[in-house]
Amino acid sequence: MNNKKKDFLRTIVENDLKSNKYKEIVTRFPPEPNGFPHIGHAKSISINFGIARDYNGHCNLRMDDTNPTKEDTKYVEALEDAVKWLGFDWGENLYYTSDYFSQIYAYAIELIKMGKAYVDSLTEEEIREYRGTVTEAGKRSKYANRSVEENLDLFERMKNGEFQDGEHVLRAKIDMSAANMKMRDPLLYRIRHAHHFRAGDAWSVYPMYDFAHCLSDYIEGITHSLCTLEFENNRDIYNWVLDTLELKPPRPYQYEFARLNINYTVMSKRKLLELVDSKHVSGWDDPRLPTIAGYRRRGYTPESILTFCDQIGIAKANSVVDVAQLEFCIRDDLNAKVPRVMCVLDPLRVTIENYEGSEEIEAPYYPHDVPKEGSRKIPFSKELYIERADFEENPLKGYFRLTPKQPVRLRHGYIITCKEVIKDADGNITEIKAEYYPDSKSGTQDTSGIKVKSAIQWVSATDAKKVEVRLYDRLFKNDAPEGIQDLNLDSLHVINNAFVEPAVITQKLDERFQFERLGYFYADPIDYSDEKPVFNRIVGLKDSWNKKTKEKKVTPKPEAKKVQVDGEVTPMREEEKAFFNTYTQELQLNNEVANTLARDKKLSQFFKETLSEYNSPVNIANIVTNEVARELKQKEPSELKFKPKEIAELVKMIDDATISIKIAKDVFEEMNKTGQEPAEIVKNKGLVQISDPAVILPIIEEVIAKNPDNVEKFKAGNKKLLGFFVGQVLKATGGKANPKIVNKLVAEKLNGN
RNA sequence: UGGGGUAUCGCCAAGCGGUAAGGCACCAGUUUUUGGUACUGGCACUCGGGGGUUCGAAUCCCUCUACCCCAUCCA
Repeated sequence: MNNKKKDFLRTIVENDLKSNKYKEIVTRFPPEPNGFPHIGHAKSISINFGIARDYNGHCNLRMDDTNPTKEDTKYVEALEDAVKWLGFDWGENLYYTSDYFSQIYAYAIELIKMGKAYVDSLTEEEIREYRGTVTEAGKRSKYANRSVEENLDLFERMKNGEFQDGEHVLRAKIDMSAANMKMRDPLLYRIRHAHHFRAGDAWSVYPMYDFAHCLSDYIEGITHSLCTLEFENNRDIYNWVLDTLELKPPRPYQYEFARLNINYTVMSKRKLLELVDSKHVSGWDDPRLPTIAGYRRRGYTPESILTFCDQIGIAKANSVVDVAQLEFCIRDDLNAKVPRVMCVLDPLRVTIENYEGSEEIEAPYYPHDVPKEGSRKIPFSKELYIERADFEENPLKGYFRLTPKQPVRLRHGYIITCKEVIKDADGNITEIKAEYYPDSKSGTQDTSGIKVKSAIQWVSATDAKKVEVRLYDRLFKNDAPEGIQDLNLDSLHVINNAFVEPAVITQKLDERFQFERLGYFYADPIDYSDEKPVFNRIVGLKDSWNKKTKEKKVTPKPEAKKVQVDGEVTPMREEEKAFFNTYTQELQLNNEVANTLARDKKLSQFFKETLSEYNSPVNIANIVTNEVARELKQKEPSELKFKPKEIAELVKMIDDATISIKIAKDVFEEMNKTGQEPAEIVKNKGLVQISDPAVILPIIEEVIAKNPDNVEKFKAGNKKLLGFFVGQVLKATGGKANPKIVNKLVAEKLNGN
């Protein structure tokens, strides 16, 4: 990773590498093989394999197969395929959690011996009941005090299959009243008399995710265990298990990122399965599905999906990405790669009355702006098909195509003009009689002198090949669909009698094409045959004309900004009120500061002690409520490296103008980190404030001289640039210049000159 | 309701006390034998709301609000 913008995960990895926490970074992509991978998996794959690649580490592919009742080999194959298709290579590093069952079992025994795990014999319902609720503590099972020997015995017999499913479980002994529900004695093992697709019938007990995952990571030497946000609460168990077992370092740490959501589709396994089972789609590889198999069959390239994953970034905010972003990626990819050919979806017959015979037109596969070579011959004859939408008897203003009055160019061919419109009894147009201009042929010196507004695609009726074309629209009509009720019933259009130019079929140049003016298409890998060619539309081209004609109905939504209601603030207790009054009245603190202080015991205590060292209530209160408060949020007063006395000294230096408040904050940071005396820090770093204009002025002049464009902008009215100049001067003096004076001088200089 | 998270443009997303990056979308314009592409320009005086600290706050403090996750013997 060089100059590219880093996401928070890469920042963590870089720091860990820099601090030598790990020699090599190891990640893993750990799906449970119980369903088909979708684009959300692609994001995870891209993150895990991508980070490993970027930092010269490696990424394991691990099947997290701890639940024998749900998993199957066909899913592991699909998962392997997906990773490979996306272009990643796990090398030798394909693992299964089931490979570690013996080791994990041994760790469980160890926990039991430490008295940190016990066999619980409560029923499932009882366990749930005993767990308590989010607001009430749970209570511990009476089985929790079984002796180590008894636990060992029971657990072994569980493993040996002596008990029925559900009779016993192994639980960690943590804390039944933990605020984090996941820590209320989590289950480590359950009895499952089931056939495991890999481990067979060797085991009667299977480890739970929370026990197996951290240990599998550890066993594989994973350094960064990256998962999605919903596992945030599980992180405590992850750490508890690894810490309690006192494993030899280095150990892995878990970090969470937001999972991918895309609008107009669903991503959950359950909802996807529902679509497949209800036959609303043709299968897991239906091109409308966000599954890897679906995208693949639709014609998406792995590159485009990877680019997409790259573009959307990695963050912790739950978000929904617009499909348009994905569509952009595939268009952008294919634009540079794919040959252009002509196809007519909805044919309208055109007879060129002044043309006889036939010819072949040589036409390049790529437009002038795609640096690729190649061409094909297109047959031309008297009888052609054009797109029905490319002729309009009563055109809207701005229509560029063929009309009774407006000629048009046949792409790569001649200019034609409409002579007569033939209609059937119902008034539907069935044919256009046209004439062509022989001297307007494309690629030659066009001497016709006719100007056209556009070129349209066409095929020769006698030579064109009939093909099936499948046009896909979004599967759901709702941008945040809940389920089947939100389906777009019109998401698939099958066109049975589209026509393509012969080269598409005979030259087999590629499996992806741009059908000019229509979009990008892919020869369906399953249904395509020479007798019946089938093309899937991967994505349409951007179409500003179509948009313009449709837009009329779209009403802009006003959607006023939501008004925020302010909630009730819990009233102060009597004691707090007394403090508040003292602070505001006797010490002259402002209400906000007094309020903060009065409500926080630790803070007010610290404040009181500091005040007893040095009497400067306002400045002390400011430092305490703003800076000390930050530290006291995570630490106890006793853990702080500084004491009230040092804070008092710090404030003293502010009061006598030795240092500015800005410097004071830096000094505070240093005190907090090292525990040094403030005076010492100021002395060692030479932080004494510079207030002498004679020293500051030259620096200001230098900064002004270096930024002429910003000076211009400032003079043009961009007054907030003042802050920029002040910042630059401060930077040049290492923060030591007195900011008030700098401000004044800069303003004078800028306005004066 | 306890705990853990998250809020920056229509959608993603940088930013970590000193000029609000970038992409998508959108809107103009130029080029164009694809109403495509490419190119140029426009798109956040403001960062969920309100206060405070500071010469200076999206960034630090307080407070409120909204949304997500946790009470599967799933992962």
